[in-house]
Amino acid sequence: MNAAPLLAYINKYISLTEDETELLLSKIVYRKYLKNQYIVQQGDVCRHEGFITSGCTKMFYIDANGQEHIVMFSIEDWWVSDMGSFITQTPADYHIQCIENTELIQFSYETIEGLYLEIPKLERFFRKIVERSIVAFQKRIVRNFSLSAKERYLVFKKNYPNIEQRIPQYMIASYLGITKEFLSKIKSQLILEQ
Amino acid sequence: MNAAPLLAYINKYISLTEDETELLLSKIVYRKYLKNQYIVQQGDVCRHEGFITSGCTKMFYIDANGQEHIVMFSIEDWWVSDMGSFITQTPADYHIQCIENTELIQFSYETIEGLYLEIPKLERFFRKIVERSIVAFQKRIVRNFSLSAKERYLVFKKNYPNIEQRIPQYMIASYLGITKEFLSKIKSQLILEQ
DNA sequence: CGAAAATTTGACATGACTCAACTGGAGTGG
DNA sequence: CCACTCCAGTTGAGTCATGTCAAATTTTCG
Repeated sequence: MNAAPLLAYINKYISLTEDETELLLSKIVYRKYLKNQYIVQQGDVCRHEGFITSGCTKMFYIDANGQEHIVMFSIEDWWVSDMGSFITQTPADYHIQCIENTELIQFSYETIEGLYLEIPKLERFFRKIVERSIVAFQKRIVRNFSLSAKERYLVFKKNYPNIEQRIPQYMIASYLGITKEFLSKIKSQLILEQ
Repeated sequence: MNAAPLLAYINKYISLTEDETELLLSKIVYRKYLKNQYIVQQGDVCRHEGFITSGCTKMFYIDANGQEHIVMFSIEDWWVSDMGSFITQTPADYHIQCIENTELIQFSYETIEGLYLEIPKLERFFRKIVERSIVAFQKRIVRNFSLSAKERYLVFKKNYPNIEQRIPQYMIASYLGITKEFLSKIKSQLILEQ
């Protein structure tokens, strides 16, 4: 496990000095989770923000009927946390569970708050990545309204070509907001078409 | 027009010194738009981020079939911009149009970038509000998947009790991702129920 | 190899959409 | 102050995309 991917990622948005890099590295905590392990559970307070160096997670919500709705997947070079819970330090709305064995770099709430004070530039970094993420969520909302299930699936495949093979189909269906049966029908229809 | 609401809003998240407040105020540009006027048009670059002091706007997307899909409404004490376009300074995906006569405080891309350098604390302020905003978008995605149209409408009424009377019903339908006819049927059904 | 999990398939049900006609206010102009 | 138009909202009939449930099949993995 090493922090190179995180540093590379941060340096796409801001430039850290040597001292700042060192300080950041000194706060780093590595953490390994096994497939199916929970990183956060609905109802618990999310105490960490994690940067994935390998593996894959899903964040999902269990509704009143016990059905699971996947809000997002995260893979290498992306963040995991229930942001709502993390920023307010109140109980989480979502579960976060590993789909594969997952390694990540974890920052506790206190560590991050400390780092913001010691390296104010990090505020800029996180602002920028959250901004990007908002743009993606907005697009998703629009797609869910304006596209059919089939079209949404095709967009998903195009946007995340490398993720599809790593994730069971029923989770993709949940992410797309349809049933696993219907996704299966869409796929067989797509095969017939060509 | 005055900047008090903006200052009050900012001070909920960070504390500005007198000098900083003065600097910020010196950059402020007030702007008025009339009902139905566009603040941003799909395809144009969104050059400003605006804080609404009075009025109401909708941000929407026109899909391939010419249908309008409302991504969000903004009212007093909230921001308007096509964030995707603004942060990358590339053409906007969305239209932003006034539903009422609207007054706002506008910051150009250059002004904001300048302010970030002169008042680094503002990075923290914007980080916090974008974090909050992402939480809201995530919740909306989950609601759209796990709730029926009727339930979504009831949630909307509960979350935005004061907005409903200001906005024509067909726009609310678009925001909820349903047709105006169907929302009408939902409402008449709700009346029958009690 | 065998059990459990994931996927597929089919029959049927339904929530939400489409289209078209109708109603009712809110201007506007004579 | 009435007549006219226009836009928002309502209502109903018919349709379609997607869901439900249950059984059959395939894949995964201990």
